[in-house]
Amino acid sequence: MTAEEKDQYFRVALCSSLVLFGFDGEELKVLVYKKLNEPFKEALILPGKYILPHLSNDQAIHELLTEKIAYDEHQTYIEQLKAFTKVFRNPMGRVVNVAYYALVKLTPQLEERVESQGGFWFPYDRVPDLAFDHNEIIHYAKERVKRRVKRRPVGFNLLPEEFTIAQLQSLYEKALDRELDKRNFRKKIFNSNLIIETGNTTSPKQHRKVSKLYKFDEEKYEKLSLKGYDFLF
Amino acid sequence: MTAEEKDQYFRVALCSSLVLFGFDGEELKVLVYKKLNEPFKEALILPGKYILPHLSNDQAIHELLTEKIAYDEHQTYIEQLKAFTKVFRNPMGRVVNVAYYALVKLTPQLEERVESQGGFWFPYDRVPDLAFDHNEIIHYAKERVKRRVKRRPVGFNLLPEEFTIAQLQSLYEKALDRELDKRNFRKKIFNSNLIIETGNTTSPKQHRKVSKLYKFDEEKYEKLSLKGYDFLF
DNA sequence: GCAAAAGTGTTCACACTACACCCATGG
DNA sequence: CCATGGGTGTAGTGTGAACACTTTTGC
Repeated sequence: MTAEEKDQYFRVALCSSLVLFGFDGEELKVLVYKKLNEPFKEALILPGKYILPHLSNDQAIHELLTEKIAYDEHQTYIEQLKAFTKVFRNPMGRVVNVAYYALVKLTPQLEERVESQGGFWFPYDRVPDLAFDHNEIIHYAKERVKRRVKRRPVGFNLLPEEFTIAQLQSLYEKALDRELDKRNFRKKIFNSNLIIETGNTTSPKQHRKVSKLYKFDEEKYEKLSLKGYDFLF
Repeated sequence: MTAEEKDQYFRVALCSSLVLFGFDGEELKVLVYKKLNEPFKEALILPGKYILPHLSNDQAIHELLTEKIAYDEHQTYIEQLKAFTKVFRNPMGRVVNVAYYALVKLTPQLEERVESQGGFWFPYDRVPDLAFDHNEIIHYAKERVKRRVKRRPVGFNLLPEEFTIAQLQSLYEKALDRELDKRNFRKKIFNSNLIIETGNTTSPKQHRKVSKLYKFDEEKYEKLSLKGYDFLF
């Protein structure tokens, strides 16, 4: 490639958007922001960043998560979705968006903090119109999460340390977008041997009846993972 | 974004590589070329193209397939794999590779034509060392194909119009990288109702015994597809 | 005492696995 | 006549789906 040709090719910009899914124990939500400047000022968009040529996309997503939610690397599941490459995605020029999604546990504190910084949490199944092709990106992310949730217990990234079976079931129902039978669900979960009783229970204030709290058996999961284990859902 | 900032960002180049899988009725193969110029002159690489900012990646892949194999759009399965974005992938500068894979039927004519143009077909499980991160891309493509083959009958894109059950089984065995039981395989395939007897048979010259030829029932598949059908393998 | 959520078993249908022999044909 | 590959059935096991009642406790 000649210097002249090089000049013609190296004129693309890179950005990464993040579809951040949070679960608060009841609802699965997606984070969006309002755009502060042109183009599409005031429109809702996914959190994202333009990326300088010498910086990595992974690093950009890491920075985004740090800025937006002060995240815990070890408790956050991050994965590249795919590249969105349409020529006219962005009015400024050719911008390729390498989109990611991440899964986090949503505490009331986190939820409020993000909102006080201008973020909005929308329910998974009722995301409004966004600028650029960001609705398409979310759609794609939802499909990916559905598939992941079926095969890997990524759901555990979305739940608090200790959780009830009802919360776990609720998460699966939201993610897979269908209702599940309570008894069948418990059978499947317990048969997997991936969760262990903590001995704790919810306080009776939350609901009429107390319920047992469980946690994820990470050690067992690591072992199974190595063998190419599928969680099967 | 100011004009000055814009200048800093719009300095990335785009390219697309293609992992082309071909099946000749017995072997599943991957297409690679020898690089004709620096950097990495003489090294083996995946077919690919640098992409001018006003051109689309899909178009680039389409052109690649046209140049390399004069392909039939309707018989070729193409899908984006993911973006490979490491900062130092390419010594010329920041080049983001949006990789694709495609599945084609391999006829002896096609195989030869491609080889006469400098292409090399390597068996799926014995691809040599390639330049850049292309081995990583192939690895990723193989994993993707395994998953796709289990869920969608993409295998039919790899077979001739009319094929024997033995060919179909051989394809699945190669793609999934494990042996399958003949009787169980037939049961599953026939139960799916997605293949129909053509009434034709192989000629007795090919093997000791003639075998029936089948084709894929595309109409039935279209209908099932709409309902979010899974091929289950 | 009643509303709300937790917890608990059984039955049936279907799909997956493992497994072995006969048939047609070309050489 | 034998080597090669095509073609066929059954029994056992496991998983998924459907389905209803009892218990606890706050109000």
